[in-house]
Amino acid sequence: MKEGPDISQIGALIGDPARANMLTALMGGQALTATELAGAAGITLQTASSHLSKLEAGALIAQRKQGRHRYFALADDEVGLLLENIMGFAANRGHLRTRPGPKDPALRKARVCYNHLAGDFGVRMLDRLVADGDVTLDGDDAALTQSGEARIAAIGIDVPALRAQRRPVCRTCLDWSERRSHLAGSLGEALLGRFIADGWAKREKDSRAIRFTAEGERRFVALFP
Amino acid sequence: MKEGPDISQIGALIGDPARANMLTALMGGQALTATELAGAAGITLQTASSHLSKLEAGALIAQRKQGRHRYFALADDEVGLLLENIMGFAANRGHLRTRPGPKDPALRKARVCYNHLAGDFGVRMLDRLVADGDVTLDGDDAALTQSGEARIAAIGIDVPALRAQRRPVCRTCLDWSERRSHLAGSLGEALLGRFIADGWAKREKDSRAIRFTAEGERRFVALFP
DNA sequence: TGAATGCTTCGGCTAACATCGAAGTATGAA
DNA sequence: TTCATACTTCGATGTTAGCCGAAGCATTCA
Repeated sequence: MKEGPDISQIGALIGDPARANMLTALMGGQALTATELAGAAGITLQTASSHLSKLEAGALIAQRKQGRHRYFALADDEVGLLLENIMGFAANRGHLRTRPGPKDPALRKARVCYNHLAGDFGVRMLDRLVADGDVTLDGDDAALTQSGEARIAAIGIDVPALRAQRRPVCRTCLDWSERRSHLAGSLGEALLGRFIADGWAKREKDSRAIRFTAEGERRFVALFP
Repeated sequence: MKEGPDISQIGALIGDPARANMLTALMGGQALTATELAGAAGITLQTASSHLSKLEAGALIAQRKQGRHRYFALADDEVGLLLENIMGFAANRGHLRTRPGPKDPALRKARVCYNHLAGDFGVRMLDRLVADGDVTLDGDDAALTQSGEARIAAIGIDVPALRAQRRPVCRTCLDWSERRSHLAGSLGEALLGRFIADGWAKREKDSRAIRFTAEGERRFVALFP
């Protein structure tokens, strides 16, 4: 027995409620301070500090010192994908939180998934790109076609610059609310950044929800009908 | 905060080493008895019984009574996909077991992933099917084309019977050793069953490894060059 | 019916760990 | 320099939960 990689370490890291809450908070994509994360998890600063060092030792999160603050964020895209995946599984099993809360519909419509767009809007965007032959899928990998590159460039995104990064440009990420894939990778991040920079959408405070303005939603739907 | 599904319960279930070992053993796809699982995890029967009831309460496994035995198996395909996914993540992070063990190369070449073929052989099979236009990918879903249906039928698999089941016929599953997708779903299960039934390959005892006979490997490569 | 096998339940022990108060370190501001 | 803020480390506490021995069911076989 004892074959393959050891999953129990990762399970144990995610298995503590306080740590799970911190990770969920970090799925918002913003780097947060230890104090903020302690608040999110409902624990004191000392306890949070202990948890954070464990998560860091497990390479699930990374910290960046900046002045007297220390900002914590998910270590990389892979962690976000994994967490979204587990959330999808948990949602199917009915392992939902006791009360769905009023924000739930908004989360299902559009939310940030670590650094890219998820929810109904995210899924529909990828569907449209694939249907139009702008993105091709290959398992969990994805690729931008020539026509796709033109389309993305027209939105105002510097595709060559994305390609120059070491990260994959396109990836798929399983959406827990839609149970279908949406677009991740540096392109997914760039697109969400564009929508927000252009004022089409705004992030809700203390939430993963993304609220599109009426005008922004109109434009988004025009782009990805 | 406290948004979305609760991942900590699932993390906690997987987070205990004894339970993780049992789940890994069940990834072999065979239903095992409590005694066998206790052996796999290196614990006594009583302790195993306690763990098993927790896993069952969490809907990760299901049991089937048969005479005086109780057979435990993963609850469904979804669980297998999730575990393989976490294994892939763990492998990337270097959360490997202390010693890779001698079986590791065999596992990377061909192994059973709950009920379908994984490893180099599994990945190459799906690659070939996609390249030939027999399977189309759409995120984590996949579909068999007309030409694909003919090809599969020629191998001796009753595709309409697969379609009649409620389960998805094609799914992709992320391979932890190859970091690419292989074919899951009822078709993936049927294909592996065919290979074994035709004597092309045999399951190794007490392992997830699959050993192809020389003749079987020749035929497999001829089918999926 | 009695014996054997397979598994669960109970009870108590132990180790691990999450938690927080208090003290310590580091950075920045006054 | 002094104070304040941000965070970590230490120490003590309490709860949890894994673990196993022993006893209790349930099923099968003789």
